[in-house]
Amino acid sequence: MPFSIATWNINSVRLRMPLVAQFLADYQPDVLCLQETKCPDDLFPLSAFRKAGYEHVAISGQKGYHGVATVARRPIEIVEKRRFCDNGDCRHLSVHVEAGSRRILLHNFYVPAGGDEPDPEINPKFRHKLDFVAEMHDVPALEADNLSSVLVGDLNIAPLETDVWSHKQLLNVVSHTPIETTSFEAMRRAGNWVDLMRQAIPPEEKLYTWWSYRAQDWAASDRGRRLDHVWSSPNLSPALTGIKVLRHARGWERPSDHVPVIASFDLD
DNA sequence: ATGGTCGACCCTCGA
Repeated sequence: MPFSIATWNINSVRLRMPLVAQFLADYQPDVLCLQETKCPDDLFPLSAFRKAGYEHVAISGQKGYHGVATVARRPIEIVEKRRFCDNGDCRHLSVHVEAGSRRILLHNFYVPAGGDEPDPEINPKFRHKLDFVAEMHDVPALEADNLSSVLVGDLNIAPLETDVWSHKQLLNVVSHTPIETTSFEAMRRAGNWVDLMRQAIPPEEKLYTWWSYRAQDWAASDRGRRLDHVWSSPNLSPALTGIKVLRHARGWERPSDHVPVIASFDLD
């Protein structure tokens, strides 16, 4: 059976609900993980999702900042809303979802951006980001006979040289500094996670999911970064049939600065 | 070489 999971940093779910509804109608992922919803739970647009056929919703939101939500066409069961770095930010949500004969533990993450100055001694936001990634070491890719794990979200780090428009020019820019990319890859390997985007799309190929709002012509300059990720446990990676990065979504009217990524599987 | 744009919200913060 086909099964698909999408991830999208939406940068205000209320403002962009029409775009989300159009996306769901066009691509119909089984599950959609949103980040930066910027929406308290009591104001979450539940009925719009219900109308779109996504009746099952798990949310962890707060006023003004951050916030994650996982919505699905099939039942999901909330597992945990974990507060990383013990500061009250809503940046994680995990659920169980049944797919074929398998149960999937699905983590939805929004890692702190880290501010502008890539020095943890003088920039507390960068310190927070490094601490957050360090704490993610405790999130392993659990797997068993009928259990797989998936981790998606805006992880705000572009680990490979081909994940940014210019490796050299971004070496000292937050999201691609060696301290971030090294600890990021170490964390991924420690948890036994497989980078499904790079399994499907050769690491030699440039691949971006985010383009700054500040560019005067994002498509022409094409100064993108791969900040959004889809990982799985080793026992799910052979079932991956494809990854779609919806680059054209950056050109939609009043877009998010991130585009959706969809992972498709063929499960028994 | 620098500043450039968003969204939420109470005016500045976070990205």
